[in-house]
Amino acid sequence: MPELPEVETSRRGIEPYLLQQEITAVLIRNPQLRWPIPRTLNNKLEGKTIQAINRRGKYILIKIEKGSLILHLGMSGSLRISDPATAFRKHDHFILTFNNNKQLRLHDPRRFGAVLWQTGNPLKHPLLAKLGPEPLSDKFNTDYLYKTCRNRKASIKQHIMNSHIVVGVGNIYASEALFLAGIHPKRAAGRISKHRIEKLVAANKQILNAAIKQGGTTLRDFVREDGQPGYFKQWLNVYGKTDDPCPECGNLIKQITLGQRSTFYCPKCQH
DNA sequence: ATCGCCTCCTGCGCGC
DNA sequence: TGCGCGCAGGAGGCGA
Repeated sequence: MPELPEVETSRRGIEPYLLQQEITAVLIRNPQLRWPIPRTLNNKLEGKTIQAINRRGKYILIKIEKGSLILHLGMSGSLRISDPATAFRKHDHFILTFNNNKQLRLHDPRRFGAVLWQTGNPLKHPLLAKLGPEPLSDKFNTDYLYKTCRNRKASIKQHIMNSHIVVGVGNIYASEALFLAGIHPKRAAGRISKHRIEKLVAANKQILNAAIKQGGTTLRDFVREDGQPGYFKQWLNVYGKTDDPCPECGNLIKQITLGQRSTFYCPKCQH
């Protein structure tokens, strides 16, 4: 999916179309996402005005009176702003119509995404309450990450992809950040020096910021609110580059499986 | 508490 | 051209 840069790109893209708009209609074309879309949403949303669009990890939070609509794009989800006259596409599952005559459409072929509701503070939702810090915030720093790594035998890649440790880092950016930091993805989290953890924290922030600037990475599914892809793909160093030369040393990039996920690294630069 | 594996689902690219 | 196979950006939940 959409990792943090893609979700942030979507959030920024839809924000100007949604802010201060009234929701005039709610359409659930297919409620069968990761969890069923609650049928009661219509009553909660219709006639309400959108007050803010925020993001927490990979969740988009749409604040209205009394609560928030919470969206997750799963692995293949995307959000688009459409004209109501435009025909629905297959896999347009959830649609909001606004009084500016625009629609927000959630498109998600694999249906791993989610549409949730939380009354009051959305961060109290059970799925959000235990999330780790935002990677671009000051709370995600060397001391914090180093502390979470103590006595951990899991690989560092799985560690930084664990949303209870830090949110928003998915399969692409985990490989990329570890490359920048020179750390082997399989290395046990507990066996990395504080100095190298410091490099990893910096690498994480660097890669996520750069990807947001480019509107995210489009491999196959991800598109921005206007249907355009993200352009970070051309800046990737190792992800999907099996047997290509490492941009640093020329050694061939290796692909392994770690925790059921494809993982890419340079065997010479990363230890 | 932590870890590794399984699962949900559709679509696409590849090799035969 | 068609078919079967493997793989895909997430992450909760389970059993060990």
